[in-house]
Amino acid sequence: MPTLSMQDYAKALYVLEQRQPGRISTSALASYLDLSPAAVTEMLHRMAKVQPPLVDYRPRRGARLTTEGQRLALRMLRRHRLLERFLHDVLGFPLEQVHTEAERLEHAVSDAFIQRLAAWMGEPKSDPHGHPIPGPDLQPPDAPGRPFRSLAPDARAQVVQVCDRDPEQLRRLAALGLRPGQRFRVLERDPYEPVFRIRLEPQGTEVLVGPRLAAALRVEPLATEASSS
Amino acid sequence: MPTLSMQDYAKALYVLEQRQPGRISTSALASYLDLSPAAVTEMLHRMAKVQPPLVDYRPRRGARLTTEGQRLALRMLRRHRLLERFLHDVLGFPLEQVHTEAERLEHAVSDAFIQRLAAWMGEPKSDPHGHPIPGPDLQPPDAPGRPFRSLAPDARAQVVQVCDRDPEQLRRLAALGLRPGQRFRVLERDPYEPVFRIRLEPQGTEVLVGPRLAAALRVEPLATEASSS
DNA sequence: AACAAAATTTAGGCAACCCGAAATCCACGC
DNA sequence: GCGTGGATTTCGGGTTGCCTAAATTTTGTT
Repeated sequence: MPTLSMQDYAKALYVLEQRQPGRISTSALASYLDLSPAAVTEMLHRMAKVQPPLVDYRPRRGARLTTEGQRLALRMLRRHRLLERFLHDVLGFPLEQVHTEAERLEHAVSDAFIQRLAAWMGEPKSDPHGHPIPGPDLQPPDAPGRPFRSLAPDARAQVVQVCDRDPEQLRRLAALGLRPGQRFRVLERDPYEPVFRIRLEPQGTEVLVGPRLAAALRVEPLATEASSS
Repeated sequence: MPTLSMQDYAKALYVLEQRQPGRISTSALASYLDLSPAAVTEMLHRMAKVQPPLVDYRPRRGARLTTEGQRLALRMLRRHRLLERFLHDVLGFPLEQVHTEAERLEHAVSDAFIQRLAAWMGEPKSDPHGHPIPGPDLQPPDAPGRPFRSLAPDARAQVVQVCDRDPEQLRRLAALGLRPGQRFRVLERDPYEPVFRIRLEPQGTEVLVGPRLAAALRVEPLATEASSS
């Protein structure tokens, strides 16, 4: 509901570029952020015009983060994930609520706040959804696995990351018993838009599974911390 | 630096009305918030027009909070002071920095956040400056003492509240050894704009002392937790 | 009571962000 | 090689908050 800032756009560009490397189109960003393409075009112009520029924007051929823009995105991602960790672990917010709360907070906290909070919490390395938290140096964290690997029925899998942008879905997933770290065997699925990352048991590969997963994917929970293979 | 909202105006009106009961003039609010009178006039109009109205505004004769406006102010004050407590006690922010940080955070946190934070911290009753924290019911906290009592030289006093709006001054005061709870004997002062509340030792009365205090007031630190009388 | 000074409000502008509609551009099919 | 549909950008508007300058009311004199 609050109006979005350059930071939000940078974060979105970073996430989208992770999914699908290369330039991000105006419409892709617009639909991800749920804004009109016109609004995105304008903002991209602004982001290309500030000093230092945050994006390399070429009209009609999309945008891509500059090094500076990437640092900004990673700074916001670090804030977001650290805050989620705090909200969940310390204040006890349920998993479906931490994203929305962190989304508002990440714009209000200072670097000093984040530095102190991280130290106080013992420098956590991942958020409660399983996403890695960028370090203070703002280096891109290891991308654990590539998106869009195939997830065949009957494969065994473990949830590595859960997308935190859709509370409704998080609730449905929780109802299915899907939590980070949880292992599964895949029974059936509809390969569509990626939403969360799953590690396949035998090969150790990872995949992203789509938003319609709750409806399309059938899994069989296995023991959580079972031995390997 | 960020633009102010109705919440900020409500908080300011509440604080000013505490100091000096009655309608608050446009210029008093403008100088307190460091804005042009024109900006204040506009916002007062908006606050009188929303449903339910937050202020009772009569052109050219100032404004006063409605019950609804007062509740808003107290909600923000509760957030602010609770956050200051957290920043200081948990994250270890120095006293001079907590105000600025809380000022930004108080707009980003939800009621659920505040409810959980307060519970987690054990429902603290005052902020690190000594201001009382309004309860979840948002009843006006006891106003401890009336402003503008006279503070005669040679009186013994104890700092009850320290104004948190001026970091520079907080630093100077800290240098003088002035902290909440600290007792003093007053040696000399210039009675001017109130800044912090001091409890006089023999009478138990309280006064507010002005921003130029560091330059004008001379006090003699006494034992902090000495016996009564 | 009449005025000038002080306080306040109105008017005109600016900066961020957003939207819908109209104008453009590009690329693919024929 | 030429349409044409889909993506993108441009244009005209709208909102919130703030500012300066000008207009207006109130206040405090004398």
